[in-house]
Amino acid sequence: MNVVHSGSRDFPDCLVLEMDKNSIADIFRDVGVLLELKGENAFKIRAYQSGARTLESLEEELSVLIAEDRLTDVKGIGKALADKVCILHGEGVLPFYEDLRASVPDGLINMLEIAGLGAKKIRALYEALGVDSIEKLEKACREGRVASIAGFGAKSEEKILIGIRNREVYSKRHIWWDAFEVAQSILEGLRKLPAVKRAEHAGSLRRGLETVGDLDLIVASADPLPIMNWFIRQKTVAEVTAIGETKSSVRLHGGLQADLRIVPEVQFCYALHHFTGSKEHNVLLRQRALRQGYSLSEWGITSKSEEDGERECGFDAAPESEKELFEFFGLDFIPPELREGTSEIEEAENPPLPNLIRNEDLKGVFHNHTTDSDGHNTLEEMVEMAERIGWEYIGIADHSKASFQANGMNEGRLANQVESIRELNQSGKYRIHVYTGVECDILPDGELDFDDDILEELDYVVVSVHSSFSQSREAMTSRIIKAIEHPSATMLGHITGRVLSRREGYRVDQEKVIDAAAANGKIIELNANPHRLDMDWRLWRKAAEKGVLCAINPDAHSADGLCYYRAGVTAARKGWLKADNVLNTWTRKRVSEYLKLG
DNA sequence: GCCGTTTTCGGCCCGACTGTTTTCAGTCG
Repeated sequence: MNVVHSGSRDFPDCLVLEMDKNSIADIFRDVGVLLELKGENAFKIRAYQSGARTLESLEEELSVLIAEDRLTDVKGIGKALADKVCILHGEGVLPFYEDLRASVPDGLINMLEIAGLGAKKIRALYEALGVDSIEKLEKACREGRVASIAGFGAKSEEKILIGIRNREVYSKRHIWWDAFEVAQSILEGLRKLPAVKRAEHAGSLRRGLETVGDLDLIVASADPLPIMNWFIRQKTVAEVTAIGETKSSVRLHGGLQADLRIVPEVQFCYALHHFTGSKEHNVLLRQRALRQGYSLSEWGITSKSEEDGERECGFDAAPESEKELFEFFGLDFIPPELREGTSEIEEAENPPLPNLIRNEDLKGVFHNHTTDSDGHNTLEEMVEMAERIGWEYIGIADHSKASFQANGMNEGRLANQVESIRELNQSGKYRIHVYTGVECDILPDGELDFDDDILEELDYVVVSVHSSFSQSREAMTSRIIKAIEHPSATMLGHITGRVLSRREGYRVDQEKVIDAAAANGKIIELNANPHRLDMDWRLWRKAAEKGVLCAINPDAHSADGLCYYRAGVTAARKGWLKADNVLNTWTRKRVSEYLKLG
């Protein structure tokens, strides 16, 4: 859990900072967890959890909503939550939250990381044995004291000890790219089994979330047993955690959990939709179904009208696809990437939804490295791979000299590289065109790492931050905006510098940077390295509406790394982007015109 | 704590699986 400390703890009184919506959302999540541990009403807990999500996906500026007293107009924010948002936003500290935190030992919160332990069991352990830390829990299990509590037994102790041993690797989220590869390999195996009619992955992986907690696999079959047996015997399975007639769960080597659900073919679409989620999307669709007189579940649709009683209804035959399912409720097909419970259902009422960008729309990429800086493959090897992928063009943007740690190029080496690229283009050896670029460091004061006359010689310039990550939010924001305003800057690389599950991004006001990019007609990169996916998908829709153009860039440091563009396309789809919003779906002719190349 | 075409109270998604129990509570998704 992400325990947030309010402003008063981290800063002296004179420096209390205005709290942004994401920090407030984190606090609401904590409140949810703490209330759970105190045994509060489950719906109250849900209200805080959904309040957190609502805040994060606010379309309007939080400060505007507060100033105009319109917070309670937002669905999911009532008076109680609105009051707490106002206090946190203005004062950075919330006595209600501080008191709640003080009333629950920190150790109980950590115990939630143990698989199979939820709030109720943790409370029971605390009340019966005074266990308030993982260390004490482990000791109690080893001494056989846990089995003596009502509702616990010998197996509980064993499972808790396993959970404690594995909690780090089990609680870790996995990069989408890695999870996708694992899922594809299992799906391929499943689809070869004679008993399998259909097989798909679902969950956050199918929705294209940047990280994935576990794999959800949905299979249609009338004969589950041989499929379950095949599944739990895979070499990648480290442990079988549940096995039943319709559902089995395994823990794979590496810590990823995989759940397999087997349903009759007539229920496949319902199950696929249900387990794709998100939970919030499902709640909204079910509410819509109820308003139309139906009840929707993973098993099907039933009529709720009194004269009908409760009976199966809806389709004469089982729906073949999710498209039919959405159509039944008067909606356009909602691609999985959009199912985050924001506004996709309202928008699907008035078809069509935007025609989202696809992998095959890309005609090239711009931010790639070669052995001239810190790449693993030569210029020609990169170009060969790009040609094999089928693109029309590729841009090379190696590091500039300030990125010493990445073997950044000085003026002379850059000039040599440009010369090599021009010769390669002229040689006719490859069908694909190579654009000359650079990933030019944004120095701590916002100046660029090369002089104007050097940059003007290039086809395009990616500007990125690679140093002084600890600058204040204000300093970093003006630093990046200054770089964007530079006449030679074409696009901004990785806007926050985040590395998923490893490093937070540097502090920067992304909204202001987006506005600056829009005002100056500059591109923002969607860095498609699966560990980055930066700028985040949550910001793209609004950025595109403001007229900001996107470039999906693999930031490839090897020829294979070019394939990361797929992760970028998935993130772009989550950001509601269409092909035309993305520079590198344009033809070479249109790109060259945009870059004002003769 | 939120919400309202059943609107200020009463409902809020619900089923599979496990372990401990002898009919069910807790966890998970």
